[in-house]
Amino acid sequence: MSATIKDIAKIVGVSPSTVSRVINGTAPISDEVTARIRKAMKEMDYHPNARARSFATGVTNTAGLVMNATNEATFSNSFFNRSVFAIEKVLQDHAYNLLIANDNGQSDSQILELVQGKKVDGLIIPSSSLDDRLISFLQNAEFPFVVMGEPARRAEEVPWVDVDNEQGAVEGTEELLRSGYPEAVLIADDDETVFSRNRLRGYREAVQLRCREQVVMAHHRYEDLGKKLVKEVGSLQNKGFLCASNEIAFYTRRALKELEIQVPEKAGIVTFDNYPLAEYMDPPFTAIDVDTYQLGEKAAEMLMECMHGKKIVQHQLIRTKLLVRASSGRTIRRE
Amino acid sequence: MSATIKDIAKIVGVSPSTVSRVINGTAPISDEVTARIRKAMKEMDYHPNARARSFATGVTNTAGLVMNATNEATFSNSFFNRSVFAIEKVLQDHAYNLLIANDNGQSDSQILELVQGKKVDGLIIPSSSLDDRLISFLQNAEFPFVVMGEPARRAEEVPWVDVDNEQGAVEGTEELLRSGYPEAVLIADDDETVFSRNRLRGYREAVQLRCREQVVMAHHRYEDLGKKLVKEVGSLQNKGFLCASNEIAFYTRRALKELEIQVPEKAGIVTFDNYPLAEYMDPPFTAIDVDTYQLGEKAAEMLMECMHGKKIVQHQLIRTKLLVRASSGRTIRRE
DNA sequence: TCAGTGCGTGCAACCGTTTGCACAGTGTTA
DNA sequence: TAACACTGTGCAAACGGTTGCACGCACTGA
Repeated sequence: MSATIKDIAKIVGVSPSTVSRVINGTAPISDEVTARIRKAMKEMDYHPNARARSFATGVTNTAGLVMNATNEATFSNSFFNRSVFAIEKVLQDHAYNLLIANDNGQSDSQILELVQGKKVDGLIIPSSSLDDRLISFLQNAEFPFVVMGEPARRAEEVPWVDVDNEQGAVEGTEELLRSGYPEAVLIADDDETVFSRNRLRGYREAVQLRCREQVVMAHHRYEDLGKKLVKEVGSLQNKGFLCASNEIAFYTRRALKELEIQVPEKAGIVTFDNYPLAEYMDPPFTAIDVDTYQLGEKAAEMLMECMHGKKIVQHQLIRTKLLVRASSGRTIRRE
Repeated sequence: MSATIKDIAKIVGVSPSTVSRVINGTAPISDEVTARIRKAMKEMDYHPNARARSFATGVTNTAGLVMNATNEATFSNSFFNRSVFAIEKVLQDHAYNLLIANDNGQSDSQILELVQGKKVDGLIIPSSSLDDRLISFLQNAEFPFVVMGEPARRAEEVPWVDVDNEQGAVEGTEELLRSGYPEAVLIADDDETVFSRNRLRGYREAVQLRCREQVVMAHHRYEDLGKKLVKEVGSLQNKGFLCASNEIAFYTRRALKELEIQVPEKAGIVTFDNYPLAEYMDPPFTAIDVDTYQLGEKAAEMLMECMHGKKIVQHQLIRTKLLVRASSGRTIRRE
């Protein structure tokens, strides 16, 4: 068995409470006693028992991150990766641990269990795992939580961080227009999500008055995207394509190749997200990159505030960053 | 305050221990009493307090996964992603939670703290975070742990799971030779890791007697990889290149393009790992894919066994899967 | 009929730490 | 010099479960 606070107390000849106070600095203890306790702790290789401590204090110093298993995208892109890393970092800086929970889609049983069982002090929840019931439950329990991604409903009521998809779309579109393509076309999957809506909004905003608005919905069916494009927008020449995903960008690029329309000379491509190999495509894709590290960081920082009693419901947008590569033409024309 | 076991006991008119036994099924309780307790629990919205429980039982029902922050590769590829998902799934099936710890490189302080503070009952550790001190510590404390990736040292002593890099290299090389390229060349970063060594071994094994052995070390400097290749292997025509990473594969492909050597007609490429866009390269890369889901799954299952007292030190290799695409030629020549 | 066995339940200790309250001693201030 | 504040420490309760032991009762087999 490992040493307990009582063992230390006995050795040093003080009461357990004194040892506790030395450990936590919760009361002034004479230097002499402090030193003796410290020494004994070292000698006996004492380490506070986190289990007992959370039991006594009523907090676990652990925050939960729910990940959305059903959402395959969570894994395929690096979103989760770097966010997790950032969250862990922030929590660690505050002496908190990170617990991963899974929203299995069935019900929020695991999430609820964590909260009700008091295994975590706070929660970071992807907006896709959020429903009215969960919001109500958490609000009712006054349980600290932060949402990643702008929620579809009741967004004003809850704290969240999200990528500034609107700004990203604006910048992407402007990059295309600025590069000299007379028209910009948005190609997206019509999945009713808030971020899709925001991207659409950004595109519209940027395109306003400068060229007509053309939106093609891919509906996750990419194989015949080329045909669909031709059918809906006519000639693909002299168009700039704002693609909602790397995959869409790739299929768009392939369609252009088949039509022998050169990129970036005759058509441009800007894509959302920046997969590892996006810069190695031919030509390399100009990408609207999301700093997922920052996203996680902000979420965690916000949660820390919530857990420390601040009640302000705030919202934060992370700016995207346009990585200009060859596919949008500007770098070429510059020469 | 939420209801406690004592509240339930009082309401029903039994002792707290009876309630506890109903919850845990640790002793036979009459159907009638059980029913009344169940009802009361429901009515009072009782949920066992995990903090109190772990304090009493001495276990947390939580396992830790240490991630290696310093290792950027952990994030760029999907390794971490799917593994985490799998681990969480297995743990959840056993009513365990997953806690993420970070090996910040400085010292294993956080890891040690988790173990010494008894915040977790077991640990999954990437081999890159493993050193002799940590092994000794864990073994000494008889603390359950499983290593992800074959450890560089003392591999026989500890339980681990790893990708069968050797088998992957064999299959990749054979694919190239079978496809008709007279010679297979391995291009790798010389980073002294176990997995590099295993890949090299696999390559050698496959090449044996069939063609001469040619290994080019890129040393993480890819820009002049083309020149280096020409210098070290001479003509790049009629060669099959086994690339240790997607990035190497990309630069190899570029070098071939500049030399106007057609892929797959005049040279072939097989790459380790399968980044999201690997299949969209031109031509699509034949890849040695790793089932990281399975990797995590096995690790978690192994850990569960360890935590349940089994002491067998075992090692498991996950088979890689060759995804044949155009870059290795076979699909082309088939027509 | 009696010892033995199993079922159903309660008692009370225990897990390791924190913390409100009390109190003695030592300054400090008016 | 009395009243007060502050420092340094101990006592004991509390946090919410779990569990070994004991016990009463009903049944079984000899």
